[in-house]
Amino acid sequence: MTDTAPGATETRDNGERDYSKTLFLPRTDFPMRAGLPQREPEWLKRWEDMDLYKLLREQSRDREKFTLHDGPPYANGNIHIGHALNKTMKDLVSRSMQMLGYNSAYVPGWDCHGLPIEWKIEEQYRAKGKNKDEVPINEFRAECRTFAEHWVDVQREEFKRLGVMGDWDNPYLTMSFDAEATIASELMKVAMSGQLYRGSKPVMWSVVERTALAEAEIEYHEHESDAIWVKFPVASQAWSDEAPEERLLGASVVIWTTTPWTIPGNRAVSFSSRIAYGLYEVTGAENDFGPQPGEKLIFADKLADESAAKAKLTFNRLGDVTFAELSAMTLHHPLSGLAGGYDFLVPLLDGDHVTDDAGTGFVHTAPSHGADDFEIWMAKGREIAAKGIDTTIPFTVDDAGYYTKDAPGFGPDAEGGAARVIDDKGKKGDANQRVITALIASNTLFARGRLKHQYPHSWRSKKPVIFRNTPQWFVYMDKPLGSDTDTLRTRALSAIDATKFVPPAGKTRLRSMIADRPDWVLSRQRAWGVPITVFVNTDTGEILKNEAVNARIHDAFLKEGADAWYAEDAKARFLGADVPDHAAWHKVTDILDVWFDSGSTHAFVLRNSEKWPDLKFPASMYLEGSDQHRGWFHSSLLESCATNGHAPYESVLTHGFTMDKNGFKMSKSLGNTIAPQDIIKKFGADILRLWTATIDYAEDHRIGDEILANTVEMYRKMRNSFRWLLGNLAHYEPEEAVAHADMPELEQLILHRLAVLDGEVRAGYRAYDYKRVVNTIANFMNLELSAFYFDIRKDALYCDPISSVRRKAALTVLDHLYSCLTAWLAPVLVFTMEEIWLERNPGETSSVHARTFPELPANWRNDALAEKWAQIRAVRRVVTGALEIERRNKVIGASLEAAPVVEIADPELLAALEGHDMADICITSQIDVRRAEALASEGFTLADVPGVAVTFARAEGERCARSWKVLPEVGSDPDYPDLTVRDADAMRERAAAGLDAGGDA
RNA sequence: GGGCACGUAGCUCAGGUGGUUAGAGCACACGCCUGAUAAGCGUGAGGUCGGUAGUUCGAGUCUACCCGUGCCCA
Repeated sequence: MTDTAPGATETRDNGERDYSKTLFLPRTDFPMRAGLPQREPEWLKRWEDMDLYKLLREQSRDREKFTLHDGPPYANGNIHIGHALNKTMKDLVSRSMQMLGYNSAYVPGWDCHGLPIEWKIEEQYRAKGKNKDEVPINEFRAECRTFAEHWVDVQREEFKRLGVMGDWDNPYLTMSFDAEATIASELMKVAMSGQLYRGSKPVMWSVVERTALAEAEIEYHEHESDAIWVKFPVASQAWSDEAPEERLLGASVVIWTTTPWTIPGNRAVSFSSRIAYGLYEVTGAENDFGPQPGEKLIFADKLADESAAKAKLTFNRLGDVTFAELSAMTLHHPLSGLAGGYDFLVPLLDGDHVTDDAGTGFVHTAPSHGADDFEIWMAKGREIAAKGIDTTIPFTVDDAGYYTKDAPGFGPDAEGGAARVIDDKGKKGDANQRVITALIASNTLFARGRLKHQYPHSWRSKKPVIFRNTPQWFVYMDKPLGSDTDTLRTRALSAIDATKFVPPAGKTRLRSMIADRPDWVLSRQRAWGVPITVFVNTDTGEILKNEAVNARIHDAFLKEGADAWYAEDAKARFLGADVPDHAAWHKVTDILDVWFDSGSTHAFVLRNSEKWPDLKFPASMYLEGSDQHRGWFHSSLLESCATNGHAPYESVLTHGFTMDKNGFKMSKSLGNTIAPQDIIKKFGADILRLWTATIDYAEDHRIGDEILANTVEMYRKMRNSFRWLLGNLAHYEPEEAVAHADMPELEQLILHRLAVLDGEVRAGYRAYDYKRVVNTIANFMNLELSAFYFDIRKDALYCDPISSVRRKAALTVLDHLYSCLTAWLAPVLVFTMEEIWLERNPGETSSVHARTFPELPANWRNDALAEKWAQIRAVRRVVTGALEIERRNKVIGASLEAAPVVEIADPELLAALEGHDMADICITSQIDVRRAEALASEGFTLADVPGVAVTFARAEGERCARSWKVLPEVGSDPDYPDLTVRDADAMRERAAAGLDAGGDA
């Protein structure tokens, strides 16, 4: 075969000459496979080298600030999937707000004080046989500090690896000196304003860790308790005219408890006016110990039978015991007379917390050992005192779990020494047994047993805790501050109303917690934290309020950290000459609840404009998991309301928790945990980020192999579309750009779609609705670009002559697509978009992340055009459907083999097609669109596209060796007998441009 | 036990104020292309919307209860 056509160098197997080298085929080195796990660290290094974060700050310093304030993770251990989700979410918010045009600085932080770290150091001590109490406290604190520093470094690297951008070189730490100084000052502000008080309260106490625990530090686990039923004999004394009736004398009220060791602390028995009580006489006893026939006992009627069964008794009901009788009654303590103690009267108190669901209908009340007990005792204080009963709450158990002298018969003076409730290992001591023995001896034990139930345990040691009366520091929730209606609680509630919650349910949740919560217990009897920097008068208990002293404390902490409080000369140094009588003041050694630390971050981060000038107070947003309604959202709100009178945030965003693939919570014991490190190693951080952006974070959500595979697939599709974009744009010269008005309608349609998407993407990012953003973009790329626009325009892009406006217009559109899509996806696929951006925009300081979302010309939006093209696409669907049948029947393979006849009955539809090359749009070689009054009955139709019928016909003519179109005109050009007219022109232009010189023509 | 949520195809998500045959993408099956090629295109099957009972002419969308899951609390 003679080769007259320049440029066509090879011959194909089918005899056609190979023109592929004369086409503008996609040309790129951008790899189809991303290799993210290997390559991501390179981009991280690049950003670090160019100091991208600082670059952004400088570039956006004049913009409006958007401050997402980081809630500090605890500096202890590697990050898990929850951390990864949380930090990635924050990064999505921060980056998208930056690209929306704000100065969105992000300063990460860490929570460094607290029990878990202290616990780790103690564990190390124990392993070495070292005793914590023998180590100077500041030495111990230094070890805690070093430990926290280590994990800050570890987590910092793990967070950076996720692609999270922030001020990593300059994060905040709750243990930095300036933080410790500010936290102490915040506490002193609270003290100075009269909101701090010292109270005595039963708190959850861990004997093992020797500390009071907050509710947040308590877990409930199955525990077997000793249950006892105890008789309280009716006392003969009465304080009113309504003396007990004769029939009640000698009777006993029976209580039930699962904590026998609290009996020495008993001071009352609670009952309820809503419950019916009766007097019962024992008629038969199976055992020869315990209650015997003739004994009279009082029970809630509903629970009498059940209780009788416990003691293996039979009862006879003698009659009602009325509310008036019970109210007028006093009881003897069951251990009355033991070791000369317990000779006080025990009142009966009407309490709401009493039910007849379980027990006896009477509730043992030990004000030093239970919240309800404490509250009713306090509430009825006046009534109790009026009966001549001492209202003092005893301290019956010390911090090591031993009874004190307030528990006669069991304290240090008792035979065999003090009994113990719980030992150092968290095991049950001898207290219960000794109390039970004493009850038996005094014939006041009704029955005993064991009970398995949920019991509070320490979150760290997993050992049971006890309720124990201790002196603690509190913040008032309801004390009027200024006006009667201005309390910390009312301030916090109105601050919640002024805050935007995403999703809105968060508002209800936080509100109900604030509305119900008791006073805030601030004190911990531990070492690793910020001390409660107050002095208390040894006589009056009043708190020293001296600004000069406070200032000295603040300054010292700033220079030396909170260790200064524990230095030997601290008291003299801080009181100084401003306080004359140093001996009259006691230096408090308790430390602050860590929630106060993290609740104060707004004070030492957002208001530290010297260190972080790009942040603002209050923050634009706090963003954490939904558990933080009880945690950081809560403590920050209270702390700021106490010191500033308003919330530290304008909005609060919460996310749910990550479950396993079946929707169950992840736990090490179930073995269903998924580590973010593993996902990164296997797929890359961009996949983890894409997963984060596609889930409905407001709810709990799942992760697993199949879900990640879906994410990977989504990524792959988008990546390949970008690859094709890049390949085509290799042939684009910006100076060839075609103006919007000069573009074909198809190009204008795509620009219209970009304009619409621009609105959706911005709205989605503003609403923090990332799944909407990503799904919208991915659908656009798959359905409108890959399957429609790209498919149609391949012919023009590959084959059209150099001069073709159609081709240049398409390239211009590809350039716009590239510009928009890389920006829109940059907050999510931080690595991949940078990779794609650098392909065309290399440079030392070039980064897609330094961009803002492109501003698109308003005239791109053209709804009328879109409507028209919806009709065109409907016709296209009918054509595609018709071809599919022929393809099934093996009549054709490629659609270019077809030349269908399209009959249109609807004149409006026909008008829509006017002026468009439907063959191009349908990717056929030829097409015959014609008006038809009645549609051919054998034509292919679609039910939802009325008035259109398509009849298949094979394309007539030869196949063009260059464009593969089948047209009758092929062969008409003497120079290029194997090409269409368009392709022959293209070849001539190439020859004129000297493009194909060097071919073997 | 209490408070707050959630439960739409195997998976991830759409489905304003209740209204015709519940929508996408991925996965799956089948087919086409071989000039996006460890890619691209098309077709198909697959959900009675956790369950039950109500309100209504009509409920995925409202009410009650139940089941399941989660967070917080006790």
